Amino acid sequence: MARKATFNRDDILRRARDLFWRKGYHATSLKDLEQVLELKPGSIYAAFGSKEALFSEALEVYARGSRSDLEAALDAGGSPLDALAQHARSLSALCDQDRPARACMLVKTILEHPDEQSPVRQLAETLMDEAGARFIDGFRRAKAAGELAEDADPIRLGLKFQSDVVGLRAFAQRSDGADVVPALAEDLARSVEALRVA
Amino acid sequence: MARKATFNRDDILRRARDLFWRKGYHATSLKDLEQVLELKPGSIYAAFGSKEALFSEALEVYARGSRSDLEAALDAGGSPLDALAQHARSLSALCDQDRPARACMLVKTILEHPDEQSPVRQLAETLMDEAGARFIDGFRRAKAAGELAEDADPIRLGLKFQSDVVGLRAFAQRSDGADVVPALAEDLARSVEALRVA
DNA sequence: CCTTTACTTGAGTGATCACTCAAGTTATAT
DNA sequence: ATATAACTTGAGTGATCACTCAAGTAAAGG
Repeated sequence: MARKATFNRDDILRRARDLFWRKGYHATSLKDLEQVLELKPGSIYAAFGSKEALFSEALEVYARGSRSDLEAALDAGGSPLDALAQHARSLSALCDQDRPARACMLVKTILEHPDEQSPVRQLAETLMDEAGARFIDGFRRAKAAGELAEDADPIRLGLKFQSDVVGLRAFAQRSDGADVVPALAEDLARSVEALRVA
Repeated sequence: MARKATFNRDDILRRARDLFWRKGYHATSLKDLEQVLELKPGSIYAAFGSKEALFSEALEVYARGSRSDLEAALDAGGSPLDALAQHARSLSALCDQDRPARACMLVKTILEHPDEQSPVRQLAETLMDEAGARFIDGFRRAKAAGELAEDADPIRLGLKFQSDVVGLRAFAQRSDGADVVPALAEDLARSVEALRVA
C-alpha cells in the first residue's frame, strides 16, 4: 500500500541531538542539519515538522539517555549514597570521551532561551525538574537506608547536588577543563560520602 | 576641526552588555541592537567595527563590573574567608533584582561557542581564568591569615568555589530559581566557613 | 503485472541576517 | 562666517535563514 522511510528515526534523532548539543539551537542551521542527518529539507519537515519540533525530540532523546546511568545504579539495590557518589566520580570521565559537549544540554538550552514562555525552554525546564527529582529521590532513599543524619533534608541535598553537577559540567566546558575536572569530581564525590552517618 | 559623537560610549556598551547577556550572541540581531542602543547601523559599525567586536567590548565591560565586589571585599582588610563567604551569600540576591540574566555571561558565552579557536570564546575563557585567579587569591590570603588548614590547597579550593558559583548561577536561571537559590547560596557560604580552623 | 500511496528530491519562497556607503548634517578650528 | 572633518542617516547589499511544494521515485497491495 505504501512506502517506508529509508532512514532510522532513532539514529537521526541521536545525530540531531549531538549536533544541537554541541552547537546549540540558534547556531545550528537547517543546512547543518541536512548535512549531518543526510536528509533533504523536505524529508526533515515531513518527518519532524519544524526545526523547533526536531530540537524538542532531540532534547527528549538526550534526557532519556542521561536518565539511565544513575537510575540503574540506584535501582541496583546497593547503597544509595554510594550510587550518588559514584555518579559524581563518573563525571571525571567527562573529558576523556569525544562527546558533543561536556556541559548539560538542558542547561545550555535554558541559558540560550531567555523567554520563559518559549516551548523549548519549558520542555528543558520540565526535563531538568525530572532530573532533579531523581537526585532528590536518591537522597531520600539514602535517608531511608539510615545513611543520612536525622535532620538531613533530601530536597535541599538533591538540589545542591544537581547545582554542583551543573557547575562542574559547565566548568568542564572550558578548553583546559580536562586539567581540573577530575579533582573537582573527586571533591564532589567526597562531599556526598561525608554525609554518611552509618 | 571635527565633531564628537552624540552618544556616551560607556552607556552604549552597558546597554549592549545587558542585551547580549540576556539573549546571547547568536540570538541578538543587529535590529535588536539598533533598537536598544538607539543607533543606526552605520553608527554602530563606525564606533565598534563589527557585531563580534561590539560583543567583545561588552563582555569586557561585564567582566570589569563583576570584578569589583569581591575585590573590594578582599582588599578591605578583613577576614579573607569572610569575604568569600559573603560573596557566596550575596548570590541569594540573584533573583531579587531585575537583571538581564542570573547566569554568568562568561559561562553563557563559552557554552554557546563550541569552537575553541573563536576569538569571542577565547576572550571569555581568559576573563574566566582571571575570575578564577581572584577566587584562588582569596583562598591564598585566607591560608596566609591562618584561617585554613596547613594542607589546604588554595588552587583546588578556588576552582571548586568558582565551579559552585557557576553551578548556582546557571541553576538560578530556571524559572523557579528564586525558590531554591537562597538555600543553595547559604549552603555554599557555610561550606566556605566550614573550612575555617582558626 | 499495475495502481496506489507514501517518501524523496532540490530548486525556490519571502524574510531576515550582518554589514556598507554615499549623501546629509553639524560641531569645531580658523 | 566659512571650511573642514567627523558623525549620522537609512536605503540597499549579497548571503543565509527556516521552510515549502510540485515533480519524481519506489515500496506495498491486489
